[in-house]
Amino acid sequence: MPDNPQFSTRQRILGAAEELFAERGFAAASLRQVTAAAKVNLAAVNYHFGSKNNLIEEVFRRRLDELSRRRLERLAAIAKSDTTTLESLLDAFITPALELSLDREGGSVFMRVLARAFAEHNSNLRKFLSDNYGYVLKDFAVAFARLLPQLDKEELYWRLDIAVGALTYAMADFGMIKRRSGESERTHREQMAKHLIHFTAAGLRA
Amino acid sequence: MPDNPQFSTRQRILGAAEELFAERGFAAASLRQVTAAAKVNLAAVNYHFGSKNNLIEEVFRRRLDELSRRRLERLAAIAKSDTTTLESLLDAFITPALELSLDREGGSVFMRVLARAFAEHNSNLRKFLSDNYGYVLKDFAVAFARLLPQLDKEELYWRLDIAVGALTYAMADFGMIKRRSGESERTHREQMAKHLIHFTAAGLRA
DNA sequence: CTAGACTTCAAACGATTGTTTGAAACGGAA
DNA sequence: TTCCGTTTCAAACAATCGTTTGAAGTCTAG
Repeated sequence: MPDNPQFSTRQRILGAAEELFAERGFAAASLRQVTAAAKVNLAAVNYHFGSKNNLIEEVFRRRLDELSRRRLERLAAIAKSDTTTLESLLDAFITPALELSLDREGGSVFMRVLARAFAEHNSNLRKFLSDNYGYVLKDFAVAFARLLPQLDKEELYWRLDIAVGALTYAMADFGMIKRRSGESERTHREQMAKHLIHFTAAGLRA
Repeated sequence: MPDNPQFSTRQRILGAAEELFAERGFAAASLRQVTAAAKVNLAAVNYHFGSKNNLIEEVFRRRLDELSRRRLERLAAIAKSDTTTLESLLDAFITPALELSLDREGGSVFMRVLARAFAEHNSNLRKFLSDNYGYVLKDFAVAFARLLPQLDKEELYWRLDIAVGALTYAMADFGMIKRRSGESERTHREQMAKHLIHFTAAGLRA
């Protein structure tokens, strides 16, 4: 896809950068590798994005704007109901990421890029993510708090922190479980999401 | 510590490399930065370790040899008993890592380096870790299987995979929870281990 | 004291990094 | 067609990368 001439230079660069960032990390993926994969001139990155750092942020923005919107959309749809369960809340958080990872146009690697952002201690990147998308986690935390009134604030935050870790790690496919040969990518990821919700709900409730 | 002249050149390089790998990643931490932090000549790395890749592997070997030994030691101590609980198994896995992270001599950053190894898709590094330390996870998996007979093999692997993810993420301190101002590093990490065991045990049992 | 192995050092190697430049090519409006 | 803003291009910038070299320094065994 990143080298498909029917897409614009901007889009091809974003696609190639996303794949190489997932594969090699932000520092190790060079602009020459990115532009070569995108079949685009080296200078195009600085022309369209200004710098490598801006390109990195734009790779996040392209996916996270819609991902956050869909998550909050689902959250709003269930939060008003008084029959909301922990599982439905976790589903509202996970399913949009699952759909993104099943997107044909390269969404499958973005979750790996996102997980790298946690591994990077890069404070600029963390601040960028927190400033622009931190409110999503905040809104979910409020909804979780309503469903877990027996937990005091500190206890709740510990558990949500651990839950986010499990989700991040699993959605990035860092684990050891490989997709079985007869199994499609879709059913593999759906299985993972199912186990993830079951496991995390139990951990939050315990 | 890494620049303390009472330690050997080898040890100072390993200490400085560990810190910089945790902070910036394997690719972004240059040998010039490492040797400068260790107050050692640039050529000392290639003299003592041969190459940057060998240095990376040696950073892991220095910590993982003893960490694996301690984990299996605790596993052996409880596995024979027939009153073994999920919590005690998780404790056997987590406590040695906790002790390492509280080590005065820089062990606290190693867990971050270890988590980076998961984020890196580097197949050489993953193979090195799997070949040399994979048996530890295998032994623990057998012990978990005995305690969770109601789970079939596939179900068990999914849950262990998710559990390892939660442990890796939390021990690397990737989460958003910051140590409270009045709290020591030790009690903060002990709190984290306690919550981690509680959460994960519930997820495995659910 | 000397011989010889071990360790450290400054300097340089070619390769690669992100970024900048100015000209060439492009494409719709007048 | 002529014009002009937008985009692409090859080439070069200084800086930094991992690695190698050969000499200088250090230390212990004989």
